[in-house]
Amino acid sequence: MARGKVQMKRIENPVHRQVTFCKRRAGLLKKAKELSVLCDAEIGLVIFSAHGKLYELATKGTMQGLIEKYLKSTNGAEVAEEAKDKQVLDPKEEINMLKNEIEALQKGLSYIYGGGAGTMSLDELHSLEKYLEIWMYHIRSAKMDIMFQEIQLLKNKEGILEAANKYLQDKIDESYTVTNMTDFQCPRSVQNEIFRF
Amino acid sequence: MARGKVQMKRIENPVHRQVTFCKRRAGLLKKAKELSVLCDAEIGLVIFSAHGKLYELATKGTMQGLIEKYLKSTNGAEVAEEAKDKQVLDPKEEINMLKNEIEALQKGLSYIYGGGAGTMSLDELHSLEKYLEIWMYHIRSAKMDIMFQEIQLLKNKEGILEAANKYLQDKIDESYTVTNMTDFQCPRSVQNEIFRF
DNA sequence: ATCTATTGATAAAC
DNA sequence: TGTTTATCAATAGAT
Repeated sequence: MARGKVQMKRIENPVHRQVTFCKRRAGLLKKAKELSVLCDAEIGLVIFSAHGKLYELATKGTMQGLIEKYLKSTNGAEVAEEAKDKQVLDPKEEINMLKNEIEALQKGLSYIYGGGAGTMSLDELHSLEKYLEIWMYHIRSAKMDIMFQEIQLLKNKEGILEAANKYLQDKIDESYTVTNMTDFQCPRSVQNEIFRF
Repeated sequence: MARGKVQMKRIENPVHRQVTFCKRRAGLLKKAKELSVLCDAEIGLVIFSAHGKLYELATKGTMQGLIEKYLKSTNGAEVAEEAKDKQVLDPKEEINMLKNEIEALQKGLSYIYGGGAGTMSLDELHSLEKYLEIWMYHIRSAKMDIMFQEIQLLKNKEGILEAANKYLQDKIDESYTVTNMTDFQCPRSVQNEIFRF
C-alpha cells in the first residue's frame, strides 16, 4: 500500500515476505475482530504461515465450537433431519422447563404459606403437608426420570460415536497395513491423542 | 474510516449494521486472500452473520482439509487439558448419589409425618414446613446444577466425537479416492447408518 | 449500487 | 520486532 503499489503475487524476497506477513496478519486479525464486534458476527480465522505455524482467532466461543457449527451448517440437511426425528427435545430446553416448573412450585408454596398460614387449622396444615409431600414426590420423580433419560441418551450416543470412531480407526489401520501410501499416514500416536478421552 | 471515526462496538442501527457487514465482510475476505497470495500462507475464514448465514474462504485446498490440519495442529494439547481440568465424577455415580439423597429425604419426611404428627404443635409444624421448603430448595439447586453440568459435559464430548468422526470419515474418503482397493470399501451408505442418529 | 471525504493500513526505511 | 512516514486502500455516510 504505502510507498508504492503492491503487486498481488507472492513476495519473492523472504525478508520482505516475512515482514509483510507479520503486518498483514495483525491487520487481518484486527479486521476480523472489528467485523465481529461491529456487526455481531461469529468469525473463525486460521492462518498457517508458509512454515506451518498456526495463528488463530475465534470470536464468540472456541474454535472447536465454531468448527462444529461449520460442520453442521455444511452438512446441514442431515443434521436438521436428525434433530427432527428425535422425539427428544433439546436437553437445555428440558432443563429450563424443569427449572421453571420448580420455580412455580416454590412460588406456590410461598403464596400458600406466606399468605394464609395464620388462619389455617392444624388439620388444614396437616393435609397441606401431605399434599406437599406427594407433590414433591411426583415432581422429583418426573424430573429425575427425564434428566436421567436425557443423560442415558447422551451416554448412549457417546458410546455409539466411540464405537464408530473405533470402527473408522480400524479401517484406517487396516488400509495402512496393506498399503504403502505415504500420502495416507495417519500415525497411531496422533490418532490416539485425538480420540482417547 | 471514512466520513467520521467509527466506535468499536456493535452498530445498533440494523440498516447500518447490515451495510457495514457486507462491506467489511468483502474487505476481510479480500485481505485474507491477499495475505495468502503475498505471503504464501494457508488461510481459512468462516463468518457467521448475526442471522446465522455462513460465508467462508479457504485458500489452498478446501475448508475440510484446513480443519483437518487445524485439528492435527491443536488436538494433542487441548483434549488432554480438557480431560484433566474437568474434576467431574462419573455421571452414573453422581446420579446415584442424587437418588439416594432424595430417598433419604423421602424417608425422613415419612418418619416425621407418619410418626409423630399428631403430637406436634402448630408452631412445630410451621417451622417444619419452612425447613422443608428450604431443604427442597437447596436440594433442587444442587441437583439441577450437577445434572445440568453433566449434560453439558456430555454434549461437549459428543461434539468432539462428532468432529473426530467427520475427520476419520474424510480420511477414509480420501484414501478411497486415491486407491482401488476393493478390500477397503467402507461404502458411504453403511457409514451413514453408523453415524446418523 | 455508486460516489467521495476521510480514516485506516501498510511498504519502505530506520 | 517497534517506530515513522509517505502513500495506497478501505470504507462511512450520502446519494
